[in-house]
Parts: sequence; C-alpha cells; structure tokens
Amino acid sequence: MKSVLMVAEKPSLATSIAKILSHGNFKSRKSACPACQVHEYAGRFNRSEAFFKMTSVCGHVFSLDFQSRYNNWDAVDPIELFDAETEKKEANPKLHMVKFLQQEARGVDYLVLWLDCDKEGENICYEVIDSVGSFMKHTSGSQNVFRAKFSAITDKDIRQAMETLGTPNFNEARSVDARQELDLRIGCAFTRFQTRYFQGKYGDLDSSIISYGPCQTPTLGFCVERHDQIQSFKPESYWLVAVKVSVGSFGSQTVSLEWDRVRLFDREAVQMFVSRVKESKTAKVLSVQQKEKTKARPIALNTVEMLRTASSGLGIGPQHTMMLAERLYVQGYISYPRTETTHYPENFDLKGALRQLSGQSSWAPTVKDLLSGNMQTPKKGHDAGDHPPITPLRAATETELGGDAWRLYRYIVDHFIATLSRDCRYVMTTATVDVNGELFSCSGKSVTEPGYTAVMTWQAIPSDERMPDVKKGDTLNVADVKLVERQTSPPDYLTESELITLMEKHGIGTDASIPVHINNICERNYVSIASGRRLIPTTLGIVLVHGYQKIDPDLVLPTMRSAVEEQLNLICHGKADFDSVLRHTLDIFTRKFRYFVEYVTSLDELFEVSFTKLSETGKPLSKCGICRHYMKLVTAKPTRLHCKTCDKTYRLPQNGAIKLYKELKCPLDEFELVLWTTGTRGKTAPVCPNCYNYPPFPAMSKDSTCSMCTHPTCKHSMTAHKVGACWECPSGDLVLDPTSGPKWKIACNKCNVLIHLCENAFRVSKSSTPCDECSSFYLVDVDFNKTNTPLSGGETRYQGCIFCDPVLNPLVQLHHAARQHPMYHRGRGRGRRRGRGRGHRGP
DNA sequence: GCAAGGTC
Repeated sequence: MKSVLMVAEKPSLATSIAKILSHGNFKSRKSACPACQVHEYAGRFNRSEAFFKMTSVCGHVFSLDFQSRYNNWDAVDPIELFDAETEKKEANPKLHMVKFLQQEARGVDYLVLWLDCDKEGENICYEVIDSVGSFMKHTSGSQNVFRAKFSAITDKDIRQAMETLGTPNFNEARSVDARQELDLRIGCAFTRFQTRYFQGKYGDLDSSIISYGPCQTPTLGFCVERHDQIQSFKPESYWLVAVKVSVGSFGSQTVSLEWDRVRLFDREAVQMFVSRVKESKTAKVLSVQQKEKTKARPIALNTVEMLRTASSGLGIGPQHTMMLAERLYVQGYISYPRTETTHYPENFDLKGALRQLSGQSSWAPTVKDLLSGNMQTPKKGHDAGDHPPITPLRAATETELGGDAWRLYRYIVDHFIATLSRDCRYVMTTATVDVNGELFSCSGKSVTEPGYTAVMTWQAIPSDERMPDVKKGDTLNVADVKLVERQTSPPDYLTESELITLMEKHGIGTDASIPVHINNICERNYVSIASGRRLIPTTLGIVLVHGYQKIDPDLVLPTMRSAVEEQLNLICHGKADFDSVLRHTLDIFTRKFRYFVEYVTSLDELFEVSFTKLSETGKPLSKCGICRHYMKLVTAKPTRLHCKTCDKTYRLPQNGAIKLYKELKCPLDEFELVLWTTGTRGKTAPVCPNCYNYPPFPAMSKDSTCSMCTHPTCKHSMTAHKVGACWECPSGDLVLDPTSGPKWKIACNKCNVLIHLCENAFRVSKSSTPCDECSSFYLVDVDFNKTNTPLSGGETRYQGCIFCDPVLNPLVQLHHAARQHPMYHRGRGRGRRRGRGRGHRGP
C-alpha cells in the first residue's frame, strides 16, 4: 500500500484537515516533535488504497542567520554584513523539527504540502521538501511532491484541494528567501553600526540596542511624525456666532444652534454678524428635515480589528492581547485568533455558535431573540483564504477566565453577536433656523432600532443627541447671542489603534508581526505608552527619526517597505530572478549604508544636544589597569565602565548590581575587580572588566566572570573555587562564592543552580583534596561557629564532601538562583526543573 | 546582542 505524508503549517490545521479528509475516522499519535501530532487514516490516493499521515510544522522550519564567525560585533565591520555568508539554522531547535519530519518521511511514497496559501507558506513548502526529500521512497520520473491549494478550512474547500493537487510555487518561495536575506543584512548592518557608534559616545541613551529595521523604523516614524505635528502646531484664533433659542412650551428648554458658516478667522467680520443677529429677538424655523439613517453592523472579526479594539476600548496592548487570545484559543473558548478573514465561510454554523452562548446569562436574551428568527445574514467581508473570522466557540464565565482574558472574550462574543444583529437605525432631524438673515441649524438623532448597538454598547447613539420638538414655520425666542473666541488645537499623540491602522494601510508588518514591531519600539525605549494607549516618542526615538530625515529620508519612510515588496513581486511573477533582484536591492542599500556612515555626524549633532557624553556620565568606581585612573560606572542600559583617559568602554554583566570588590586586582592586567550580583536570591561573582571583554585565555569565551576564569593560581578564579561539575547543565561548574558568608553559597557558573550550605559557618573554602567517593568533587574546609557547630565536643574545624559526607550533606540545600536582580525583575524568573543524574545523591 | 516572518 502506498503511503502519503501530508504537512500543514500548524498543529491545529493538521487536526482540522485530518478530520475532514478522514471523515472523522483517524488515529492520532505523538511524534519526535513535542508540539506536533501525527494523524493517521486509510484512504485513497492516485486511484489506489493509501495510508495517510497528516501532520504539521510550526511555522518556518528554518531561519536565516549569518555564519557564526560574523557574530562578533567588535571584530566584524557592519559593511561586511552586506555580503557575509549566511546559513539556514533550525528556527526552533527545541522542536527537533527536521529530525521529526525526516522520521515521518522515511520510506513514504508521496508528500502533500498543506501549508498556508501565501508566500510564506510557499517558502515553508520548500523548507519541508529540503528536509525530507532524500528520505522519501524514490520513484524516478513520476511526481511525488504535491501542493494542496485551499482558500478556507471547510469540507468543500479541503476536499476539492485534495482532488486538484498542484505543485508548489518556486518563485513565490524564492521571493521570501530574498526578503529574509534583505531584512537580515540591512537590519543587522544598520543596527550594529548605530549601536556601536552611539553607545560608545553617550552614557544616558538607556537602551542596550539601537536597532534599525525596515518595519520597526517606519513604525517609529509614524509616532514621531505625529509628535512633530504637535510640536510645530501654531494655534490660530477663530470666532463664531453662538446662538441659543428657547423651545418647548413656555420656552422651557434652551437649545444651542450651529452657525452655517461654522467659524471665521476674522474677528471683525464675526462681530458684524453678531450685531446683525442681535437685532432680532426671534428666530424662524425655515425647514425641518428628517432622514432615516443606519449605522451598519460590523463585519466579522479578524486579528487586526481585534487588536485595535482591545487597545482603544479595553486598554490592552497588542502583544498582551495576542497572548490572551492564544490562551482562549488553546482552551477552546474562541476560534483561531490569527486571521485576516472578515467573512464567515458559506457553511459556517452561525446558529450553532449562537446556541453555545444561550446558556450564558448575560447574552441569553439577545441570543434567544436572534435564534427565534431575527438573526441577520452577516455582512459580506473579505475572505483572505486563511482561517475563519474570530468567533466564540463555547460559553464562559468571568470566574472561569478572570481579568483581561474575560474582557477580551466578552468583546469577541459581543462582536460576534453584533455581526448577526440588525443594523442600528435612527432618524436624523435637522432644523434650519433663520435669525435676521443668518442661517443656523440644529440637529438630533433619535434611535428607532438599536440593533447591534444593544450588544456593542460603546457604539450606541447617545440619548443626548435627541432633537427638540420644532416644526416648520415656528417662531422661537432668541435667548442668547454671543461672540465666541476659540483656538485651533493640535492633534493628540497617536493612539496605538491609529498606529495599527497606519501600519496595515502601508503594508508594514502582518497581522502576526504588528504587535511585535510595536513592542520592539517600546522595548528599545523609542516610545512610551501613555494613558489611553497613546504612543509618545522618547528623545531617543525623536532624535533617531530626525537624523534619518536629515541624512536619508528613505530610511524611515513607510514607502520603503512597499518599494522592496515591489521588487520581490518581480520574483513571484517570474519577471526577474532571485539573484538580480537581490543584487539590485542590496546594491541600493549598501550605498545607502555607506552614505549613512559617512554622514552619521549630522545625526550625531542631534544626539549631542540631547544626550550626555560618556566621559561626563557615571560615578567613579574602579581603577583602569592601563592608566591607573578611576573608571566611571555608567548605570544606564547597558551597564558599562568607561575610562576617560584611555577613552575606552568596558561592557559589564547586565541585570545586576555592580560594586567595587575590596580594591582587589586581576593579576593579569592590574584592573581592579568589580563584584556583580543578582541579589540575595541570586548569584554573585567577581568580574575583571578587561578579561570580561577580552578573554585572556583562548579557551575562555567572551563575557566570562572570574568564576569562569581558568587562571591556574589567581585566588579569585574558577580554579580556586570550583567544587565540581554542575549536575543540571552539561557544561557548567559549581563554584564556591567566597563573598557569600555567612550565608554560604555555591553557584553554577552557567545555569541557575544555587547551593546553600553551612549557614553561619565562620569560614568555608575549597580544599585541594578530591573526594574519594565522588572523584570529580573536591572536599570543602569548614570552620564552624563555636556557638552552633554540629561537631561533637565543640570542635569547629571540619573537612568533607558536600555530597556524600554525613556531617556536611544535611547542611546543604539546592536552590535555583533568581535570574535577574530583583530591581530588574519582571514576571516569573525562578526555578524550572529539579536536578537529575548525580543530583539524586546530592543535596 | 542585530531583522522580519512563521507559530508553541
């Protein structure tokens, strides 16, 4: 029997497609990939019996990167990145995706690719083919790789795709390869250059990376553009005639009228109109017009609209929204939350979806009403061919979901119900009023049928917009006439929801990546989020954008992305080949890069006025081993030491506190050591600023603290304090922290294993004697405190192995270090898994 | 350490 391997883009889709094609008759099993299941069933393929294995990848299998020798920022000139060799690395090594695909493809006759039908999906097709091609059974001549093309996850579409299999589109896949390569080279070259340039000059940038990217930079550009509009706004005075008239019986109600000329920027002219209007004590109603109007119910919900409303209506940011939506999806409350589609598939069971909600008290009456025959046909939206719109799948309660998840869920339900409700209908009444020849009007809305606004209450027409009761020919008393002076006001800062709209409009990012780009510009300290989720650019963000505008405005223009896309489309349509497009575009950007480097001083001029020179920031801390002068500790991100005399900067470990280490010196370079600590629950290690940046021994990697140093005799080195190998990570060593007493600690110099031992002992140190039992461990010398020694007869001196000695072992506890200093601590950071292997014998 | 794009 022939066998067929079928691969979808994500696990959820593999399940849906298997369900459809096997008529629900399939068996699922685990695989070598922790995220992917394999669904198996029997069926027919190529007019004969066949065994099907339906499974998936998790997005891209590979991601593009430079060969590792280009990863040293100090040794590689960023210009080299425009033609440095690249390689494809497994996108997520933890998933063992390649191994998994190869295992499943071994000996298989056919491969059917069910990846999403867009360019990225086409690219992933070839990632799968490249991974498994040589593992499949080879039948020369006949086609054994097929592409399924589908535009919706419906029975009809999926079956039809299976019957009309085609071939993957190589050109589209190549256009994505080109996009990846361009983004990588351009993004990294600019990012590395400007990071090194400005980080080496200023001490208060407060951002460890000054990134540049073809999506994130134009995104920042939008925020700064609005900031500039606000800054350059010159308020102008204008004037208008404000008239109030009395209506109703005995003039019980006063109503303000709108002037037909709205406003004028000439005070005297308006004064003239005021005088004319004041001459009359009455106003005459010339006409009363009534118009039936509708406010249309929304189209079905897609990702971007969900992000917009979550931000503007619920005050939840895009990144957080996607996290919540993901959770609601995994728990079965809502459908797949990443979709561009705003149109329900033809066979979508709208009533069934409504029925699920009928048990939920808050929606029950509305749902019942819709189910009793009032349900409307949803408005036609756009079918992007990816996933159905976002809909609720089952009822939930606030206690079940809690907090923000509940508020998001409630919105998704409200929106879903709204798409099936009637439009909101209202009557708009406009009265035209004449006061001594000048025309005014007043209008009001009166709701005749709230329709969908009964659930989407925030869109309801407010009751105060109702119209006073007047008729044509009525004469009204003028109650008040005033000359009003006002000023034009600047726009407000961009809201996140407006930004999302701008990004979508200019094709910057995708529904899945828009939250990432916005998050990026926040994390890089380019913008901050103010109340109402408005984005206010920081000085750093403003200076960067203004600098690009001075040097090469293209770099920040939203059109840059679309210009590149146009080039890429040439590859898709076979009008240009991969190499020529890549060469052409890289050529342009290489020149832009060189020009930027040459004229970076015009950007620097802006930095100079906004930021403090490195030499003028920081507090003196430790002495430089070269010039013996004090170096200054710069605490703004990234933490570093700066020597003013040598004009050199030394990076230090991040996420911790740095202090002087008793003025002790490194024997190799005479630099004064500093002590790096991640807090009382974390680790502490001495650091030589020079060795940390320039490893003294070939086997030592960059960013090594003294607890990783292999110096044979230095009393601060790993050699001096290493007790044994870590039992949780493969390459770490357990090193005694000589500064930790009286709460003595041994910490792994790679992972977060932390051992507490012999609390309150007077002294703990490593001996040079290995343990007989566990040969790779050294015995420890302990000098107990007289008052609480565990030794008999008040003895205080003891030597033993912390793992097997009956006296010491009970005084040893395994912990996991907090990975960050509490000051920088955000979210969870403690303990993952417990020990294994030797740990069973250990503490 | 860097981009943007998939998704877990």
